[in-house]
Amino acid sequence: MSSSIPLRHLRQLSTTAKSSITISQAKTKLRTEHDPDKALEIYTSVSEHYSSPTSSRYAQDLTVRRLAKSHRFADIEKFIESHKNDPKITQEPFLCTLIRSYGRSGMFDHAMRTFDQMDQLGTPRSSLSFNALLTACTYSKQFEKVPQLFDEIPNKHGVSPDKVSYGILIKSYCAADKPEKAIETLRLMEEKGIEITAVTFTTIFNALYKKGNGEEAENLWNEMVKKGIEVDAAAYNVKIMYVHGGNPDNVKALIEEMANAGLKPDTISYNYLMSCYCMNEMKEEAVKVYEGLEGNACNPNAATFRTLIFYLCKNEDYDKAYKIFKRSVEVHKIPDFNTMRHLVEGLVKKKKMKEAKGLIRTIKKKFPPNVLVAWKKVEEGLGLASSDRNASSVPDDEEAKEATA
DNA sequence: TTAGGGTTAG
Repeated sequence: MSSSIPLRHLRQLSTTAKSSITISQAKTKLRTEHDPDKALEIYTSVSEHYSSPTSSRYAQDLTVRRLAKSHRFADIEKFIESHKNDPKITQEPFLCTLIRSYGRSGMFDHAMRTFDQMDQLGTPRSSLSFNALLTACTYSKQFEKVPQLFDEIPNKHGVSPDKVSYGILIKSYCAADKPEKAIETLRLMEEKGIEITAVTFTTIFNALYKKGNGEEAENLWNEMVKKGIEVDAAAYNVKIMYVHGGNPDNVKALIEEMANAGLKPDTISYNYLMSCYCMNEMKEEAVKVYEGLEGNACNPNAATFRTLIFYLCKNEDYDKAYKIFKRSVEVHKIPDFNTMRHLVEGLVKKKKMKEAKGLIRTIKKKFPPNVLVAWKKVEEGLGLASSDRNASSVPDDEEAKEATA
């Protein structure tokens, strides 16, 4: 019977068994894997089963970020360059991800070189790769170079800037704290008849609000509405962001305005409302927002849990905080180190030892090893340190800060 | 499906 299975099939099976993780499993693993070597391993175990471009790009991006965090630039280069041997390199979107990855690592020179290599690689150029190059430039925080590229590249390579190219240019001006140049660019787009979307406007609102120029931001908002541009949740969230430090009624009013305009407030909108209640010592209302998320077709994100648990701890409502913490574990969104420290210290203070120990057990499973060194100190301070010896190095506060899951 | 908002600092 078994002889009916051809050998090559068996071989295939064994190969699959060795690298049998799906792209979505890889994504989940990569999110919590901070060791760059292991991240690389996860990535390669799946890259053969290239499925959706979006997923692959995301996995590649995470891998590069892990390497970049460890300053392993030679490895990043090796990793990205190896993709140039892939037959898909002649597809512009594939090459664009490489350009952006270099940008993310702060390796703009390599991004530029990859863009220049396109003729040699046989990849056609359009505004897509031009935009990838501009993005790499902003990722590398070389904002002043974006206008320069904007002047040089289109003529040199026969690509024409589109609404996205202009969007990146505007973003660069905003990032360089020059909103007036951003508005100038907006006017240029009008002259040239390039579509201006809510995205473009939102970039500028944000910059204006940040500069304390709320009035001009409001004027621009009205201009956008008058133009009949479809406003979306992200645009509203910028507005909400700049009022959420004050009276919760203002946030509520904006959320209502969104709903009336046929827009669905999202998790970010509700997070602002919840934070605003927290800051105004309105605990019940804050919890109500959290509990109402699902009914509003929203899922709590890491920030939701972090903010709410922190404020509940501040109010010494450790029972509620612990309950919500358990939910955050279920959905793999455990808050950061400091929030967890407040919670465990509070639980011990209230003699909730069972809960404190439960929390510690979970943390040990979920936090990356480098953070566990600092966590050990917390346990010791509480007299809860377990017997295993682990004081191998000095706790690093910077590492602890990055313990967000 | 490449540009925008949130990952506050408590």
